[in-house]
Amino acid sequence: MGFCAQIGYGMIFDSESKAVLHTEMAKKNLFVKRGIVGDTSPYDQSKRLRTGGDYSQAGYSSPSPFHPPPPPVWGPHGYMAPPPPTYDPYGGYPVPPVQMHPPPPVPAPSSYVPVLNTKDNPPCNTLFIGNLGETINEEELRGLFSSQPGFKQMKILRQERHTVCFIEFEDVNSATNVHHALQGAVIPSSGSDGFLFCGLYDPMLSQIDQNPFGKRKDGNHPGAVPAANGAPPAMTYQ
DNA sequence: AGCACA
Repeated sequence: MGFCAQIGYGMIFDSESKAVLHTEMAKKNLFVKRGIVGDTSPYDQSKRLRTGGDYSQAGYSSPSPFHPPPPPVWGPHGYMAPPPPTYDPYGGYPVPPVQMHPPPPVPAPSSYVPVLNTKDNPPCNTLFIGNLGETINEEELRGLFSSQPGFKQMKILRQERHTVCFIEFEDVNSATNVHHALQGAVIPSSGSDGFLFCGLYDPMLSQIDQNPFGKRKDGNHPGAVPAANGAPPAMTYQ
């Protein structure tokens, strides 16, 4: 007995900051499976439309007028492989080369969004969520984001030092809106023991609001995205 | 500040 040990260095007091959500546009898109469709090559889906426009039409192949027949394949011991059926639609006579006009300039897609360039990352439909405490409850996080408009898929990544999360949305627009809406949201299971709300409305927001994407010189004019497509005001708490 | 899966 003699002395009493006193505990109390940094145990609980700053746990609140752990619960504040930090969202960012991810650097890469989240790979998403296209359900179980009878698709020929599922891997091609990784090159699906980007919001910047699709330039894939440049990948044409011009049919050459002459197709030299493949040389006969001889095996080492006189074995001859069965000749492939050589049907050449252009065989014999020359075919005038097809007039290929270069692809016209692609107009700005209708879903164009004036995304503020966060850092130097290109626009991306995936959000990166940082600042998750290790106690984060995946279900809670999913519940928070899956109700957002345009939500598609989510993946949590637990690492030694920090837990992060990736969330894919239908398009860059949705991702941007959610980025806006849930920046600074508080997740109870992420650390703070007694806290409350999921959404965008709080005193905290006053400091976040002035600086939604990290860097902004003049905080005078309102945000660049007027939320034109009627995004619901996130969640109501209580 | 911390950014992965195919």
